[in-house]
Amino acid sequence: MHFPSVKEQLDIIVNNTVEVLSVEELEKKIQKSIKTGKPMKVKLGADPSRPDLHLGHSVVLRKLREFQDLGHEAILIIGDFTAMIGDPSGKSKTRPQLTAEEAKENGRSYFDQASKILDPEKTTICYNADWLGKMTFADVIRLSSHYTVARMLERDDFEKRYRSQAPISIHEFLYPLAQGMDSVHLKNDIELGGTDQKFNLLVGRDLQREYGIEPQVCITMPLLVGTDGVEKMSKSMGNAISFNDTPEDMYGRALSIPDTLIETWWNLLLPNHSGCETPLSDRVAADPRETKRELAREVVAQYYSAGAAVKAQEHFDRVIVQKQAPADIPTTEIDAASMQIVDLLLELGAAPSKTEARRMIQQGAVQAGDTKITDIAAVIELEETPMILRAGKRKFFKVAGTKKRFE
RNA sequence: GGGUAGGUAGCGAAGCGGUCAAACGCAGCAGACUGUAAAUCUGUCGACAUAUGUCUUCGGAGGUUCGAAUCCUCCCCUACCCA
Repeated sequence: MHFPSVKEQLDIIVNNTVEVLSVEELEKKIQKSIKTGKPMKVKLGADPSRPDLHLGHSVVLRKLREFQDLGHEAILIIGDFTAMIGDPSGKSKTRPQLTAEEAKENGRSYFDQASKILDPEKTTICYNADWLGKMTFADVIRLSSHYTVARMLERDDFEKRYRSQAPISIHEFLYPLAQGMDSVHLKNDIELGGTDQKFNLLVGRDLQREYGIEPQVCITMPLLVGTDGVEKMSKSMGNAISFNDTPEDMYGRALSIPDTLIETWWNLLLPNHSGCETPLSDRVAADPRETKRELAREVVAQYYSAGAAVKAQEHFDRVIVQKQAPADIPTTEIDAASMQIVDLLLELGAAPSKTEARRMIQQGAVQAGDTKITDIAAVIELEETPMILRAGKRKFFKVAGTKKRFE
């Protein structure tokens, strides 16, 4: 195995990180791997309970990919065991406990999604139930003896919750230890995580040392701020862009970020543009709109293709900016000569209930062809030629009577 | 084991015998505006029907009452405090 030089590797690895503990150790590990020809083992933990990856996850996955490209070994740990215990991250209510099968399946799905960024051929997946599940209670007790309550309470969210008299379950204390055991088991050289993982990563480092293993280098990546420009990106905050979002969705949501976020997003979400003529900050200052449009296109292109990105932009310009119907709407055929508008909206899935459908009509959101519908009792004639039905700004439908009725 | 505070619509949180389908905030939906699906403003926000109507909701089960989310009994659950 041939590796790039230490300097080259360091530059790439350190870029965009928040913290590397420590750079000196990292350098030594790189030197060693060059000398021995053995790749470094880089660990990234994955939460298997919610296999819906979004751009926030991509920041750290992208870093892992960089390691792969440098010739190192990427290990994805699916925390199926830890997931079976419950939720570590605090205040949210206890999640339904996963069965082993569900965890496996979620892990699979996580891997599939992560493969949009990682090189699947070069990624090792592990399930931590394989080793954590074998530990006896005595093992667990021995493990717990390595840590004290005071040290656990140093963790930011534990401390906050403790002070504000919010509950902390004992098993949550066990969580960082369990995650740390993964590092002991794998003997990995590096562990990656978001800044919120710092505590857990350090526990892994400490435990490795306790168990006589060369401690891992901890690398933390920034948490991506979501589309609202305030909170970190997360599904529950509704400020996320998922890998699985449609190109149109991705484009539109990316375009809605505040201008102040353009640069950060650009750096964290897109591959390094080498030899960029104008500095990004200048471009943002000069033309924020166009720069953001380009960012949005590039993001879509990452997960789909350049072609899809262009189409998404066209769709956006047409539907959102010019408020016109999109180019291609699938036609729904209905087997009736006419239908009450309320029933039709329900049938099409434009409204979740009749009350809601009426509300939309009363608020002037519904338009059939070129006519705005204002009467909640209106009856729509279903012709052979499809008619465009609009419910709100972005929901468009094409309806027609069933073909055979006109034969 | 003892004490205290609670369990209300998707979430948070008022209400504490009728005027409660239930204040308010967030999310959602719609409209206006905008370079933007952001921000802001306005409206809406259980379901069914639409003329002032009906039905199902306030942890669970009973009970008091013409009438309960609101009072009583028992039960379940949650949190914190003291041991």
